[in-house]
Amino acid sequence: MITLKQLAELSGTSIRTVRRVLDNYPHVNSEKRKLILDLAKKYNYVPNMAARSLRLQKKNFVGILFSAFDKNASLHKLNLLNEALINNGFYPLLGKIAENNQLECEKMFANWAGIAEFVVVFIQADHDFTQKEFLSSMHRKYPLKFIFADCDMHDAEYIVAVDRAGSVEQMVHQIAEMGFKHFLYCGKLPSRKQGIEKLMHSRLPMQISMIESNYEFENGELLGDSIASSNADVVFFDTDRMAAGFYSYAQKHRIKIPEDIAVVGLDNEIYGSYLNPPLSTLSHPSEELIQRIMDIILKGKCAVDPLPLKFIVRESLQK
Amino acid sequence: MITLKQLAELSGTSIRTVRRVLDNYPHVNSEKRKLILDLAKKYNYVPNMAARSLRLQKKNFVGILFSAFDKNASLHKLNLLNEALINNGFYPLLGKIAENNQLECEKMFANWAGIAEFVVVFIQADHDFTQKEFLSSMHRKYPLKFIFADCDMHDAEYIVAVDRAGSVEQMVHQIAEMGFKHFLYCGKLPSRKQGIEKLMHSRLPMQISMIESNYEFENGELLGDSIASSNADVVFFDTDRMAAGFYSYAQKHRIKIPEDIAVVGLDNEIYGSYLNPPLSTLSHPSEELIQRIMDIILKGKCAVDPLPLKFIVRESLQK
DNA sequence: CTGAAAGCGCTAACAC
DNA sequence: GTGTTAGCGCTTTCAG
Repeated sequence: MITLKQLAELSGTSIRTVRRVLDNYPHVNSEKRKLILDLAKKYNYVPNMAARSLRLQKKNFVGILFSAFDKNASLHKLNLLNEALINNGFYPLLGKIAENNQLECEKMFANWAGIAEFVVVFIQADHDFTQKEFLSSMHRKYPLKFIFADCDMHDAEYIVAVDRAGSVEQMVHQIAEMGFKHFLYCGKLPSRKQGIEKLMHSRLPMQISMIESNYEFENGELLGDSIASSNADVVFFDTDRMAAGFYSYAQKHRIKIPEDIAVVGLDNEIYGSYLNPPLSTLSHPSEELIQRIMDIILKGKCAVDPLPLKFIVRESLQK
Repeated sequence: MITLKQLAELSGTSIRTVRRVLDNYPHVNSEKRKLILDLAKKYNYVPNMAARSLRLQKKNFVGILFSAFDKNASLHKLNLLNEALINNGFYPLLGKIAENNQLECEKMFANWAGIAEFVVVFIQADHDFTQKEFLSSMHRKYPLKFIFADCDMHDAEYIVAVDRAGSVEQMVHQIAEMGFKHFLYCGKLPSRKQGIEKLMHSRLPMQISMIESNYEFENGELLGDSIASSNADVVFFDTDRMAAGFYSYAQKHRIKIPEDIAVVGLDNEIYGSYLNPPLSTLSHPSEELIQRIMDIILKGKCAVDPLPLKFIVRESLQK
């Protein structure tokens, strides 16, 4: 690690001159310029980030908090955000939310303060309410701007919302138009359920039923009998992995998808397209989400209308 | 953002005293102590990371480079590493490998130099040879220590190796012991292939065949006919997603797994356990890998023996 | 064209 | 017990 000062000494000039050269300013004796450039290259001068940000009072880092790292969609968002940040000269700093240790979190935020201005929070809607409140309070305590991405928050300054309920509602309309007669919803997540409930008493030319259930793989499998005996011709699950569970049941019990019953999931997990037939799903608007996050970070502006999910129709949904 | 100096002024003492209090040192007038603590709390003093690391010449950051972010296993490793780093007082800094832009990479490394000592590189074995060479050269150019995790590198200082070939060989032995008679390998990745090739001329009581192929989902599906007519009673694929492709073929053609043919994949992707029957697989030794990385970072020591994959036998592999 | 120097916020050695 | 100060490496202002 060579410093500017050393470079100045080696070249027999001063720091000021070295800087002019490295900054590609004009008005430098060309011999000195060459000498300095050679030396910089030889000793591979790299500016010290810590000193630079101290001097410039600049916050180049962006914190990233994830709670559910296990889903394909989370990974995709992380990838996109990472790339966008780096392309714009920021350094993505990964954090973690310590489940039962708020002190640890606070320590992390304390350390981030001073180098980061923004913290992007990806916490699944429907989960972690206490953590969201905690984070919300951190916003007041530390000089950090929290951007809540798809978190179902209402009282924070920077929010990028995703309208799951509205998108689910929209999807049901589309399915009704396709000619299905009996729509079954399996799950319990409010973000989905609310969309269905809005339709329960509408005069859609399609019957709507619900089965309350958890949303894991096993639940989709366990619910098989109930679904089969429901007479529904299309079933929608809270998650793709729950839908995958039903696929497993269907295969064992020789239920044909979509002939006997059409299936739709949510999350657009990679394996959905590996299933037979490929699973239809509601996909996260990851690109748009990241775009909005970057708008906040770069321009401080924040669109208010929530983003819709994208309805991806594959072979599992055909009439 | 309040500073130590301001805190000293506000409390009518000096920096030195403020520090003693904040560091919980004894020998401070208890009235002053209380006053300072109150002020620190009121103005929410947090030390400035940039200043601290400049002063201490300390490198708290650890860079992380991923090339294949799309796999479940990568995500798991990232999660584990992230947690381990944070628990040990480091800040995980995400980077990206710009495909065709080494200049961009260099800029990133230049910026990392000064705040990071280590860079953990997760690049899939069998891929990205040019990038690996490039990274290897970066090691000499920038004052960064690259830890190559599961990268099939040989000439770097810090390597955490995973022995795919040996693990595949071992697995074939186990399968032979289970009583299978004809083992078929589908794929082309050298890390797997080499393990099989070692066995081709051994006197295992099991026939071994190979079909050269790419390792994506589609390939597993397209290879269905060849596999079905091969008379093999067990088939091993380069990747789980390729195995999933064969599952899709098998379902369409009423081939029963494992009765007609047993199946094994590699990667332990989450959806493997969602398949029907659950897919047997060779799993990445993620925990051990991260453990070794942390050993290098914390103690500078690096175990030399490569880590084996873990053979996970599920219902897709039964005699 | 080029040098000297202030100061970002922190730590730690040194003084009293 | 407590105050003063040097200096980490950088950027930038001010003089010449």
